[in-house]
Amino acid sequence: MTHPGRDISEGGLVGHIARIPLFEGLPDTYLRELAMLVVAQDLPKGHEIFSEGDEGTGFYVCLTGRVKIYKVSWEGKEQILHIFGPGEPFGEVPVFSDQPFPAHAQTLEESRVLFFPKEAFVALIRRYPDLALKMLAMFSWRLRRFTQLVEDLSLKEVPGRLAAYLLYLSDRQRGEVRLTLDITKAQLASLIGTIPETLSRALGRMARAGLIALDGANIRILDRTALSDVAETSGRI
Amino acid sequence: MTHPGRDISEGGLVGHIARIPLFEGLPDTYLRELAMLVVAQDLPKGHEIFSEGDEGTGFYVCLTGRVKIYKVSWEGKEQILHIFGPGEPFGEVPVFSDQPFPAHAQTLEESRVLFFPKEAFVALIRRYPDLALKMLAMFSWRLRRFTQLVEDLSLKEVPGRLAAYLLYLSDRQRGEVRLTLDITKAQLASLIGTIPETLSRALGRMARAGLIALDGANIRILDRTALSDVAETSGRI
DNA sequence: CGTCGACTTGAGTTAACTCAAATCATGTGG
DNA sequence: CCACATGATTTGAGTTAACTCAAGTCGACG
Repeated sequence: MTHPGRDISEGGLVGHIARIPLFEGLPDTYLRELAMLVVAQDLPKGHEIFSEGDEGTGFYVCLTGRVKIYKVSWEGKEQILHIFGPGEPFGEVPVFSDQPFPAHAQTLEESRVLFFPKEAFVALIRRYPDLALKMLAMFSWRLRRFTQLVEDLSLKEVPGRLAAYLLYLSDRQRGEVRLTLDITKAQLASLIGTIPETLSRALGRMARAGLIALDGANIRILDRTALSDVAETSGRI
Repeated sequence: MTHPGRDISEGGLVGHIARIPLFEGLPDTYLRELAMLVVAQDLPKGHEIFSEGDEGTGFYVCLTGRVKIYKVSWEGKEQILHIFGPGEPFGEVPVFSDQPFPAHAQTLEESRVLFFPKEAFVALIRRYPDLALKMLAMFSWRLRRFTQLVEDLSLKEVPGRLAAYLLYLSDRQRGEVRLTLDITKAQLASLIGTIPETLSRALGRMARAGLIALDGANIRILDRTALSDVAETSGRI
């Protein structure tokens, strides 16, 4: 866990912190208190923020850019657990469990992150239980997400996971059928638990079957119903 | 989410609650308060406590017996996420997220569980932040466990997951090399994300390779080093 | 002793992997 | 503006771990 980025000035920090969903509604006093103990860092693309096994002395919030949380196998294969963007916290697990980070975190692009030291944050939670409830809601969301990931990996085949991801993307973009991948296909492969070759073939089969139209990073959903079927039944394309 | 079991009397309930790790150290006042709003249930083996998609009006704590949390695929294949025993809470995710249960819960044997209604529990947390911190620690532990499960499913092969499970069992029994499975092999298969046939063959190969000795539900670890290798490198047996 | 569930074993199939190579996209220096 | 380097993606061919289906075998219990 190195800190190579230049620390940024404190000006406007309170404003940034106030806009983080986790801290929404937090009284000004607490926000200013947080601003005093926070460390901001500007990090280049590909920077390893922490590694699995590192001691967790605090957690992070992404302000700009994107960060992936991932595991690596002995042979070097990678499984992405999450991709976090602006406003999302990460690396909170060690804050509450006195154990090292369970996975790696690395920037996907040039990013600005805030670091919150563990002890100060726990102390704040004790004085402001609503913050604890927000954190619990956050954790609940993560557990739900992992439940989904385990189901996908264990009970669905690659086309099913892919269809589920495309529908998720579409939902996130208010039901839009024209999707633009905001990650590379290699990253998408790692996110749904496969490799680029297999992903490429699965996309190809879906396109040939008329479920989607492909154009580089742009994907158009042509048959949402059929796509839902694939997602839920793991059915052959 | 039905309540077929006879509710048990309140006598000794406070004592039972006090012995639940989640509530350790909680002042007597709060314990008695909890005892007033809790519902105890005796459930037969194989009883479905809640199903995926059910509204979560509260969470549970296992007092006796065992409970599995699991997902089912469209074709009926099952993936066990957790097996909880005495003192362990489950079904807490909806308490903090206003969404339905993300998975199913079913008793593996005759069990007694306590049910804690959501609102009252959240109210208690607000008044007693240490409880929030305990719940956060619980959630951290769960997230860590899921991280491990995802890694196993995505990055390891069946022999690797099996070896990891055997070593985990051994650790849990203070490093003992003589293990006794406390679940059926079908359940173990579901827990490590495979099917009984594949598990059986994997165990057979490990035994033939001299890593373990098999005798029904009793397994003796003969070569811990080799077993660790298999667990970490997913290496061929 | 028969039956049931748990477990094992055998044979065949397949989704997804590995390895290798071709293609495409983009950006850089000349 | 071109030629090439680099990384991303696709395609092809072969291999394999793990699955399905089917048929035992084993062990406990009424």
